Amino acid sequence: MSPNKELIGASTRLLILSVLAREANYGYAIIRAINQEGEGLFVWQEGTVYPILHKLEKEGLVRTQWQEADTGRKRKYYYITATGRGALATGTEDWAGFHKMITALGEGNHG
Amino acid sequence: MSPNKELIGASTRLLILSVLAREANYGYAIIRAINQEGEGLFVWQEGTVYPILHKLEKEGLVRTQWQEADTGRKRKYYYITATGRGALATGTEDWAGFHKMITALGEGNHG
DNA sequence: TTGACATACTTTGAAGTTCAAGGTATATTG
DNA sequence: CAATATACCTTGAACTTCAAAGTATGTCAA
Repeated sequence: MSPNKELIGASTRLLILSVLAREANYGYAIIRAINQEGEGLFVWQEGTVYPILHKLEKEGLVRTQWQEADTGRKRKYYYITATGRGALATGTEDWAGFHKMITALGEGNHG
Repeated sequence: MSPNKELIGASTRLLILSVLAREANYGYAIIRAINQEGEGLFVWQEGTVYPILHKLEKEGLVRTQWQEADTGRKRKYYYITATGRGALATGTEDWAGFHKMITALGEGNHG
């Protein structure tokens, strides 16, 4: 398996981990946060994000805790773990390297 | 369909178009070029790149021409079209916007 | 209290992507 | 003549993402 697949998929995970590194949050709000941040560039669906959250939990990058909101509704809060912060750091580096290469190629075309 | 999927998949296409914007080339060499550029960060397989090349041709972003090399072996050369250059330009912009957002999120975590 | 709506989580089926692997064919080299 | 590198292509499995639907609860207005 090449690391490429992971790198591409990493963008979704990275986005989620970034949001959680700022502060713990629950799924429904994470989805809204990411999509707001995207500013119309993309819209992630629930069917996309929830499974990723479950996977992140299984991998130990986040942990969860059910909490009751003031409204009385139950929310599953996601907290980033130390492992998760590590993954965010290395993932961001990989992403930067990938981006650098793409722009380098692009600059070669009109430089 | 959200534009997200295209944006992610765009990285592969972008890479190929970038290589072809520099100069026309044939499939086998394109694969080597991209993987060299990747510097171990990723390795694209033939089974990944050839289908994409076919798709780019079908969409009119590249055109092809069979040529015989000095060696006598036949090579299918890919030339980027005007449409392809346009797609490369807008694709690079989209990509930059996507990257900007990811890094913006990342900076929020330690700023 | 009933209906409509937003919140909140989850799963499913279809479509698309990528890999690993293998298949075909030709030129070079020992 | 056999092994290797070049050069193209396709296939099946695994994985991702979307669109859609399902479940449940709280709010608000009639």
